[in-house]
Amino acid sequence: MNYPLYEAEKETIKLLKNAISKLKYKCEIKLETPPQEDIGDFAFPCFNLAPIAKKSPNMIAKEIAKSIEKNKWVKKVETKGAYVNFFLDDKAIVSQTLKLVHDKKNQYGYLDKKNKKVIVEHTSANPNGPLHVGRARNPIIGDTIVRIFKAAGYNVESQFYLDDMGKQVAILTWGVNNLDKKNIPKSEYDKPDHQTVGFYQIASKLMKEDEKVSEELARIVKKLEEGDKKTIELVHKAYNPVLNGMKESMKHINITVDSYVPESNFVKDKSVDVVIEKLKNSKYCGEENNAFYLDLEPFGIQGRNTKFFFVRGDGTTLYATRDIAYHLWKAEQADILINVLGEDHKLESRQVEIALGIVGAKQTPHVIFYSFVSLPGGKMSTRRGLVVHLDDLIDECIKRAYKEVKKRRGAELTDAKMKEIAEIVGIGALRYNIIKVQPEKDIVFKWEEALNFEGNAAPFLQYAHARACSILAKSKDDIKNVNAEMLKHSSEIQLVKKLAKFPLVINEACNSYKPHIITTYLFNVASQFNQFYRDCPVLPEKDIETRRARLALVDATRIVLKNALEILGIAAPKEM
RNA sequence: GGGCCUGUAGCCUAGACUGGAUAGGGCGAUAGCCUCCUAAGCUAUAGAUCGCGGGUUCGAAUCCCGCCAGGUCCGCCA
Repeated sequence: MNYPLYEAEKETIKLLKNAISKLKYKCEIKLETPPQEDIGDFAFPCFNLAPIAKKSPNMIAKEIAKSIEKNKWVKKVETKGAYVNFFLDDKAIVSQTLKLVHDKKNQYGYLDKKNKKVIVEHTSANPNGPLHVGRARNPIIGDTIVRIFKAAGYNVESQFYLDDMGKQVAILTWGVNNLDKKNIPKSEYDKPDHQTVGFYQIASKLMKEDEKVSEELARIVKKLEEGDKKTIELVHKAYNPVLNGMKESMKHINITVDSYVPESNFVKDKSVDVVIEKLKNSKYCGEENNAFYLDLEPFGIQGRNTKFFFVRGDGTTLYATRDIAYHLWKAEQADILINVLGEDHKLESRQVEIALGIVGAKQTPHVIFYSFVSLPGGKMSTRRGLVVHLDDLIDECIKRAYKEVKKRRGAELTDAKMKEIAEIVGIGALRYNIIKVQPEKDIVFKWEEALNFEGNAAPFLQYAHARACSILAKSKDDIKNVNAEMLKHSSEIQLVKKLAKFPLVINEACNSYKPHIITTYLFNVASQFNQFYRDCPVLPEKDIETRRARLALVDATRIVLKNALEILGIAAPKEM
């Protein structure tokens, strides 16, 4: 890795090590980042040395600072209380970072290829109706994780685990084949998922009221498990339009899933049977009325019922059983498994993990759980008509964005151009608003907040990018081989230092599975760029060397903004 | 009844895993900045018992215990 900050950090640690061993102290060396830029670039707290040295941390800090030898990266060492603060050579950081960004362009920030495969499973919604906002975090978080891991140098495959076996699709299939279209409530959307969901809703209601319907459904499920070709075909035909509608919605927000893996695969290839056999032979297995379960109490599972059933009394399998077979298969395909699941899947996921241990899987997945998006009136529910579809949200975001563009640029831009910008801005705002909040936080959906286009929101970042593009478009100066020493203003230096951090940010977001680290970083870059924009006029600058250096900085910022937005699946408009 | 997650200004949120520098931001509010590269921007002011109570520590938003509130799960559903 030849990113300047990596090297600077390594060198600083080396200096520290030398100084500490010269003083005959011993401790682990971990650098921190000071809370403000003017305090230093790296900090070393001396609290942990105090008991060893039997001196006050402040004293130790002074001792260490005195015995540090400077090198080409570290220019100045200061103490502040118990901290030894290191100041890097700004010139070296600035010139190397600018050069690197311009050399690597759309690859800047991305990490070395790791030659490792990652499978990210996300969304995996039942194909019985359109995606709604309650679970909208799933595809967006999942896709962002995919992009982060790609940027971090992994080979990534995204997978959608497709329920084509269970009761949900059976209900849909029954509805499509037995209900009259006239009795299905019309949807305002033309999309096939919206047109089909009515069959599911009515069938679902009938199932509860009518035992005959309930029995017919059980027969469908049983036939599916037996691998009855005609039934599978029927089910496939029923859910396919819904799935296509879901794909369309995801595509609209820049999400494509690499592969759709049907549950039935694992029934057909008998791998579920292997799982069942292994689980039945486990010492945790019990039997109750011909049904089989694992008792998970020894694994720390608590609650009313610690029994995890994996075979029904009639011999059919359950969703979780097939999920185990799926994960067993996945574990063979990749080096790292990541799942994005709703918090309601926590127990099931744990059950699968335990079962995977019992059957001897190579690995278990790292799971990112997200909490639901609820409405101010409570949880979203299709049944109670309390639902905001993902498509509603997308449309509303774009509509609102269009209004904003028209308000600001209506006199200058063509309608087609404004529509193009509205699309980019609306979708960007949607994705950004989901990602900027940690997945485990509860979100209550409010239109005003989801459609907020100011401050810490995607348009702020896109606007910074558009500003940068606009400056570059108006200049004819050559931005190659600039003299980086012309960048002296603190707004310029701070901006370059932010750009230098990008690779470290990707690394951290990847290692900690936290997409929101990217949004926080991006917001900081855009903020810093806006300060630079205020303090350092580029085009009006008379001195050509300074102007060229600033232009190079603008271009570097544009590249970082674009690359980081790309990781978030957000388009970077040239104007807005 | 039990498990897991969440609780930071009027609202939203970072920081918590790995304890340490005056708890960062944003929205909203108030007051300013467009003869100057797009004002979706910038500057300033006000606003915080870090849910409550204990404990550990030189030091706690962060670790431990108890409690309160919200979410979620504890199905031969998916």
